Amino acid sequence: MRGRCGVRRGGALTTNLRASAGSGQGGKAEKAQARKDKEAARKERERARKEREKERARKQKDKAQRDKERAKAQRDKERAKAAADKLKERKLKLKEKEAKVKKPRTTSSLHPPKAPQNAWGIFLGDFIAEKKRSLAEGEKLPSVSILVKDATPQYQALSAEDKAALHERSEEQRRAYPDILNAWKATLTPDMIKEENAVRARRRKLGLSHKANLRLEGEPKKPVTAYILFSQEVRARGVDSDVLQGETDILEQSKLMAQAWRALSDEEKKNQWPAPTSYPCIASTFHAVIGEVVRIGDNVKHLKLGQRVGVGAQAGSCLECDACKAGLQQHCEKGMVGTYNSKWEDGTVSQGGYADHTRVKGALAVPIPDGLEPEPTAPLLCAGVTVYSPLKRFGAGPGKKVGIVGIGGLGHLALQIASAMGAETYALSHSASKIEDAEKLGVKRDNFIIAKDAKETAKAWANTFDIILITAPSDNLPLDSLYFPMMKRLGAVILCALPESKLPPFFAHALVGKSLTLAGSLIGGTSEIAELFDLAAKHGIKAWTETRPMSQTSQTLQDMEAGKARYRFVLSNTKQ
DNA sequence: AGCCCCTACACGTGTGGATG
DNA sequence: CATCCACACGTGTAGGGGCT
Repeated sequence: MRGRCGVRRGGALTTNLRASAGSGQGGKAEKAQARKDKEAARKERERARKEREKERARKQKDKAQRDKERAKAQRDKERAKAAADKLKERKLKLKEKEAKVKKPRTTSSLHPPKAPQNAWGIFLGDFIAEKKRSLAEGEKLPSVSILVKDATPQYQALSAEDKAALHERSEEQRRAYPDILNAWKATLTPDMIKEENAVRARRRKLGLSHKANLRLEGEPKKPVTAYILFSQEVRARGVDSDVLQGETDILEQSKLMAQAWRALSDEEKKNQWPAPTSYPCIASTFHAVIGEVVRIGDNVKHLKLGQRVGVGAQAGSCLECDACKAGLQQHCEKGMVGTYNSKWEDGTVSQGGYADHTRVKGALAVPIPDGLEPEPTAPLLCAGVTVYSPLKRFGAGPGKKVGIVGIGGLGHLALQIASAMGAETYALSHSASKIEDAEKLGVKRDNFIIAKDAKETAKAWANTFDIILITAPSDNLPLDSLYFPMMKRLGAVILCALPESKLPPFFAHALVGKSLTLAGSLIGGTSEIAELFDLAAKHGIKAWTETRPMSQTSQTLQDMEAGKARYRFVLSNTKQ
């Protein structure tokens, strides 16, 4: 035990031994003992050294082992990572493949009702049904090709009557088909239509088909472009027109049309509303016309030669339909004949008022009361009645508050007319630039509303108006953010101007909550024009006009296009 | 996508098993 | 699940040029 201790303690034990050796015991034996001790100590040291070396070696070995293990772990880790990456990649590839498989379909998933059968189809159906009935027990129906081969000669040998009967049955199916098709269409949800249209669009792109999109019930077609209107109009003019030059090949026609289109000036290209101009054309946009009757039809009893009459945007209608009889000639069921750029029954094109003479259906010519000057009165025939008609229809009058949006050709008349009808008028404008004009038109300064910030304006004028009349076309009409909040219960927001884009979508809450009406209006009938003349005579309603001689028509058209009218140009050919 | 229109060609109808 | 095959045949439609 001791020795082991000594080994452990090393040098310390040896020192003790030496110290005891020096404590007075001398002689040979002692020396031998000392040598022995020394030897033992050396050996002990040697052993300890070896032991230490061994220990170091072991430690080294351990370290190597650990390093090895660490390296292995690293390798494993890398391998695992690689494997994971590979898996990831494979998954990604799979996903891609799936995406490819699930790529948007290019075939319709709709199942429309089967089209009506023709005579042959009905015959073959009957033939096969008969064959089935006459089959013996366990006998199988022959193959289709054999059936058809058997049926064909029989079909061809049918008598004329038998064939006629089959045709009649086919006709019956065909007559019933539209209803069946419509009933089926009515079952389609907007989502289904959307998906089907997406498929059709893809097919069009891939050149697989030409089918147009399905439309929701009542959904209008996209508005056509000016070019399309132009092409319609060119084709309506016939093959022998200056554009098509007798060309009958449809593809060549297209080229000629494109050529003619490119040759048009920008102004002419713009001039495609509401229909492209029928050329030759005589500055026909001038369409509210006042003149004297110089010739008169046999059936016209309410006019006399020499009488002063006016005509607005409409020069003709059938006079027989319910709309005409009700004094709503502008809604004639056979279509109204416009004063310009429109076709009479005989095919001639109406040319508006830029002329010495113009032809008007007697019933559409409205006598002008004495005392009304022609220039400030002419615009009442169109712009005036356009705003008068809805104001009257929706009850503008004493105690009512009427807001007019837009101070322009229509608006400046609407302000005067609404005042004359007894309503309190307000003008809504984007800026203060027309505040003085508005005052001259009878609007109190406090009633001039600058609707710059819809939210603020809506709050300030909440629940105020019985009528808001929109006379200026603008896209993104602030219906539910501005106009609806400003309306009083049972009020009406009326569109007299046509924005070129769709109305923005709006929440119907205010519309329903206050029982509002959102309405449109198209000019007016002759009786309304006559009423308006009386009103104008009584209250001095006058269009603000700038009169120019007809010789300045070109410049006037350009000025009008540039928005320089304040607020209407009048062309005059009165001999001074 | 919308318009125009002529024409050639594709579709759809009956059936049911085979094939993809 | 869709398509094909055999067949006749009337009907319905795609295609094709231009432009925005």
